[in-house]
Amino acid sequence: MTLTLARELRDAGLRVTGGRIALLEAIESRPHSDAETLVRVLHETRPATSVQSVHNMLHDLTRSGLLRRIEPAGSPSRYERRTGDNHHHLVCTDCGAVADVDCAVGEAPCLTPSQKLGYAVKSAEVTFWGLCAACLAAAHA
Amino acid sequence: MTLTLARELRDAGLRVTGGRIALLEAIESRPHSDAETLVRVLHETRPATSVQSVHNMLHDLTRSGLLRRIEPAGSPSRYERRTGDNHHHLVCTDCGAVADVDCAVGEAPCLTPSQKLGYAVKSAEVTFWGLCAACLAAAHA
DNA sequence: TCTCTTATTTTGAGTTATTCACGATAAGAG
DNA sequence: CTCTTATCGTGAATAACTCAAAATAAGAGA
Repeated sequence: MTLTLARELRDAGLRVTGGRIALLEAIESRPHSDAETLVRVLHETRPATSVQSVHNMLHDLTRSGLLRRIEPAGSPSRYERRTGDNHHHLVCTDCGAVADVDCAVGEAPCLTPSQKLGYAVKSAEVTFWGLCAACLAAAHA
Repeated sequence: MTLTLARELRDAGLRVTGGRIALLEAIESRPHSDAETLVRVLHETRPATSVQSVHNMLHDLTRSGLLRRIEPAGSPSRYERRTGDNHHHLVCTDCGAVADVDCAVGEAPCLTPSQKLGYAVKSAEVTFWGLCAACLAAAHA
């Protein structure tokens, strides 16, 4: 597993470092984490890791395509390992929980806006807002 | 026109102030402006307006439904007067220009994700990323 | 029209989430 | 085992707001 991650890093032209492996593992085990959460998780096994390093790593890994960064309104940036598969997100307006949703219609359905107004559209991003199961249950109680 | 705005404010239970009218007019003439731009525009006619007041006003008007706030990734919040009509946005990845797009399919098409995972979905937000006409032309040059 | 209450606005400070700069460290090619 | 240079750590800086409290002014009621 760590080996696969190491290979992914090397294939992206990046050096394999303990911090990057730990960060990628942390994100795999807790998708949609924000930087602060990841700092906390990394500190459990690598207490010396600095906040700035985590930001550096997130930036580099995102730029290289190993991570995808999402920025839901009103929340700090979050990171996930599923990249390039045109999936979207459900975000809980109460607790901020994020869940993945596959794109509903075929390959890249949302890629076609009704009017293009001269824009050369490259990608589409869909965010569904609502209450997650837990907050919904809590609201009924 | 100013009268209509005054009425909208009153209907929302808000006091009618010069700043709010000026702000609403500024946003009508330049939709999708960010706070900083609006501060500059208001300063042309009301130099005493503080940055914080603009934020206050934007916050109050958004909460009352007179404005809609959008937060495209990597850009400060932007404001527009079209509210509650389920329209979406085209955002230029180069210059940040934003354009409106009506929702493609019927009433609220994007409101139905493929899987709901227990979420009670209330709204959906679609952002199309690409190059605007101007940046596209510039890229060809 | 004049008060008077309280919503707005201003002034000023504080916060969050990040980015920038640069010396210290360590990955990995040779 | 070197040596180069990508990466990491330290420290400071920034952007875009938000919070608190005193000063001002809408507009309901007299």
